[in-house]
Amino acid sequence: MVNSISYKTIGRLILYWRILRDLLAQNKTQIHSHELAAQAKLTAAQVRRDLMTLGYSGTPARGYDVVGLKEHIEKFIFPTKEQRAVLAGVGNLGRALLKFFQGRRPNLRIVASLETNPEKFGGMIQGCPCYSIEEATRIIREQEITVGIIAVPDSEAQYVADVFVKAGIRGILNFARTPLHVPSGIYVEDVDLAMSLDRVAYFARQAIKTEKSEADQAVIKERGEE
Amino acid sequence: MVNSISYKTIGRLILYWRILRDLLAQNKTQIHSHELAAQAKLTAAQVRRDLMTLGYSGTPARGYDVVGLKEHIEKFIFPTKEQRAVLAGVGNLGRALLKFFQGRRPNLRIVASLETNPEKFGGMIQGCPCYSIEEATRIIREQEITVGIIAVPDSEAQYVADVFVKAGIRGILNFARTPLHVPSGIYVEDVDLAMSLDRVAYFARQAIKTEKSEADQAVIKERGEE
DNA sequence: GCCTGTGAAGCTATTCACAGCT
DNA sequence: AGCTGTGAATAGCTTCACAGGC
Repeated sequence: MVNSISYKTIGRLILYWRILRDLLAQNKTQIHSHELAAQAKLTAAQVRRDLMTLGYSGTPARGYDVVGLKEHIEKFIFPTKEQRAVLAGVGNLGRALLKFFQGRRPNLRIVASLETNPEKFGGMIQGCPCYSIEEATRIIREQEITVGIIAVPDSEAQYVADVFVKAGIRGILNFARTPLHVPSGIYVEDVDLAMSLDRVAYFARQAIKTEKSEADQAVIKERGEE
Repeated sequence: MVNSISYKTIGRLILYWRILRDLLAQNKTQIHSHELAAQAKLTAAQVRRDLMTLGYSGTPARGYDVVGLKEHIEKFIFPTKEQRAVLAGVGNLGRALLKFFQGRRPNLRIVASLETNPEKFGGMIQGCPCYSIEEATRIIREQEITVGIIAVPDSEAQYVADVFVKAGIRGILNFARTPLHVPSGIYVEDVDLAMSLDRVAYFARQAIKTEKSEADQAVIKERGEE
């Protein structure tokens, strides 16, 4: 079908999917691009362009079919067979992630967590078994895990990434503030919380300045997305 | 000085700053664009362009002065006087954030947290006092808080945002998966953890497909950034 | 009349490539 | 020789604007 969809488009498709899921719960069956756009806080043109990229068509009279579009998006962006993830680091952040994700996607599940703290080995956290990092390679291979989440202290992040890559992981969600070194072909998405806060603080100050300097209708909004 | 720096550039400047801070700890006093680029995983041209945007100059012979550049960046991106933040929602994620941020920036501090759970009121979490959400407006006004962090359940996010905006907050870091409705002029940065994981899963599958289809030298890497 | 699908235009961001410096 | 600073070129993304359909 479509060969490659960009990072940004994927993000928006996930957003559309959520909106469609909620619309479906309200028994809405048809939707126009401008309605979807309003809910997603985007422009109608953007929505139509994304759906075009996806290869899904609506009709001028009735817009898009909610069920059909939702399924079409699912086929594209969600795994068709079970895809497994592993979490390294079960501190506050790691636990928050487990709580957040578990059971949310039918075909995407965090099946194991890893720790260096022996007190945590063997336990279950949010329904997810906790192992020693030493066992990482075996677990990843045995369970054919393709996604790794790094929520360990910065100093250990590169080590964990190396283990992950060697064991066969193809995508990494990295919460450490270390630019990871991985071979090309491995996808890395960094979520840098400290940077986000610094940035919000920066733009909050700009907003104040702009306001003071004049009634400039500064449309300060949101990330570029990023 | 410079009028407006983009979202992406701000992110990179924060990254440069961290690298410079670490270099300084190693007593390095000069650095070339390609060295900074290597550490930040960017191109040398990108680094030079960013520093040009910033208005900082190096010399062809010796590159950039580590101390001077670090201070120059600080003047731009960090608050000159204390800037305060408030956190709504002290679940696992909220606690992770507090642990993460507290004491990391001299002029940026989370001075209060808010909860709806009465058991948590009055307590201190990571050195940060916890209040009822009812007191939000008073606290934000009294302490002149300009940054708000939303780490509450999705269903409460818009309510919290409204309270924040009315009380005078200018920038919001939003962890809820709800596109927030705020007046223009208020900066919102969304951190959507579920979306990040879905996206990593997607690109991990692509990486596998690409590899299987042929030895295409796919350079799958990192976010655009959002 | 209001919608979708889409070529073309417009923007923004990144990279190239080279003049000028030391 | 190897670097910086930067105009120009390129790539990537979003919006415009309108033909065609109901």
